[in-house]
Amino acid sequence: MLNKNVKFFTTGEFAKICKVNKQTLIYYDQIGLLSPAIKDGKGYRYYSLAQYDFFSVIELLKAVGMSLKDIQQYMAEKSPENFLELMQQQKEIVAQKRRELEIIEGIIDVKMKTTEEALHLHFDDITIEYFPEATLYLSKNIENSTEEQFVKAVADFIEELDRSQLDTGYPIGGITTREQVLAGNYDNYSYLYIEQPHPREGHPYFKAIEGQVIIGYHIGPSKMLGETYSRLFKVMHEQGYQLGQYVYEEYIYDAVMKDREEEYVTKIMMEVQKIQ
Amino acid sequence: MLNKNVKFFTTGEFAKICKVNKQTLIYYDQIGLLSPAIKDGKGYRYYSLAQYDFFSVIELLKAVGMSLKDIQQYMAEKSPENFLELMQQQKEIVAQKRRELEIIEGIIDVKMKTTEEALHLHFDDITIEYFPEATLYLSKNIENSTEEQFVKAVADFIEELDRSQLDTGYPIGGITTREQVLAGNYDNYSYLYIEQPHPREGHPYFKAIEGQVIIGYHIGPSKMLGETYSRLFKVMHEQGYQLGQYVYEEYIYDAVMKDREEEYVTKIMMEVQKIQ
DNA sequence: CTAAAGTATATAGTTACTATATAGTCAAGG
DNA sequence: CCTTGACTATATAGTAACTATATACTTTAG
Repeated sequence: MLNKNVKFFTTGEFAKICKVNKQTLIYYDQIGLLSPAIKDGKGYRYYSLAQYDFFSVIELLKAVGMSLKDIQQYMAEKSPENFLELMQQQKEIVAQKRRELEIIEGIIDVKMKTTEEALHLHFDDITIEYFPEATLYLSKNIENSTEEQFVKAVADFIEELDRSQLDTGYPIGGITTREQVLAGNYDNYSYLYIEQPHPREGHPYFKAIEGQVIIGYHIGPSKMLGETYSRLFKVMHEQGYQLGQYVYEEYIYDAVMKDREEEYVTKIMMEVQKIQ
Repeated sequence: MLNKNVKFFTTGEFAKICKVNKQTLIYYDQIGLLSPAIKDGKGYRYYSLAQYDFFSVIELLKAVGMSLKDIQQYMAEKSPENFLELMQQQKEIVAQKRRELEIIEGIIDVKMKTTEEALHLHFDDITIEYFPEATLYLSKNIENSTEEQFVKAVADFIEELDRSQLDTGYPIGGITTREQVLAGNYDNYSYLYIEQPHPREGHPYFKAIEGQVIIGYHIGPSKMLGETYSRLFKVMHEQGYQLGQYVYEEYIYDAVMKDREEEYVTKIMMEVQKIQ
């Protein structure tokens, strides 16, 4: 902008143009980030139009996430070359942020989809159906693990979710083996899993499931799971099916949507085969 | 996640999994946003795996810009329906943020382009060249305006830049009329302008320029502009040209890139016609 | 000339942590 | 069984970037 020697803005006017609180400009003056072109004998501040361009660069740098201190640091070493370099760096950072927002948009879509589906479920229904192929990202085996091993496995699992952006907004579930379930150990998971609607190459621990499953819902805290399993087994036997290799458990409603544990809903999906 | 009654994480372990400071979890406990599943007689905190899902929803809501207070407010009225509604609202907000980042990416590109161009300019050169059609967004007429009118016009101009996202990263310039320049009033602008590389329909105040121009650069504070204008006039007359209707001034280097006013560079572009 | 509107400084409060000081607890090795 | 180091806890203060408030001075409109 053009630094004309005639026209100036008072702090209030300039604040209005910049769409910030007047105190913010005073604060910027105090820390020496942006001082008015003129300060008269009575301490009144006067800003030039040229300073709006300066202010909007500060806003730009703030918008990309730079701290006022870092902005001041650049200003202490300003030059066209340094500005160009700064812009190149920030371009990368902004692109990264945009990609993160895109991932968040995806997660929100999944949360909306799963919540809508949940609202239309009948939690009393027990159904036997064909489950199409799906890809899951699995944790290490945690069956019969010690507290310490469990902590390590969970940490590794979540670390990899973060590192490889495998967190898609789907809930984290647990896989129990046929043997554990038949022994009544519903809480001894063999693996944790998270669904991967768009699996990518180059990741280990992926398991594709596919086949007949019996699906039921458990309402209440997980220590009461036994009852719901009994109901499932009853239907399974009545319909002439036997238990397959794995059982999948995941929360439909948890502390995010329900106040009391008694209202939590767990989906149970057991692999089954028709008895010939 | 599944609330198994066996395995728990200490504050340190859970903090590691959540990738936050241990103190952050203590803080969340203090404000009642996320309290551990168990607190033993000695005040030791123990978190369940199920609480990681809860934590990651908090992180999601924080990432979309919600305050902890607002998150708590939702949690106080949690339900599948409210969660769905919240997600719908946040989806819009995130999309808006993404679009803002896209605009910032565009502004950074322009800043990089103009800075790179500036680095290759020879500020001593005075050239007469054909200027292709370009669209400018103009302020109201500010010629001979009072301080008050000027403030209002600038405020309106910048308001519209913001409102209609016309700020493209190009500098704000000033237009002076032939008459003012000939009278030596280099600082009595008739309009402010900003270049619009991709003008959109439905906006008033657009002016397309096109034709022969003489271009020169002024180094130093604007009160010394007269000298540079004299040099430009000299070349213009030598080459057999006369002054056209409008003169355009914009900063190439200002306080964003140079420390001292003596180093600022202003580009001057005067419309000219060949004398027959 | 007065009243309203604006300016200034100084200080305290805000959010979401983060660091520090002090003290209690637990787990492993001698 | 005891010590030592690594953990845990609480309480308090500090941080960034404002934002609000209290008090006092200045400008401007009527």
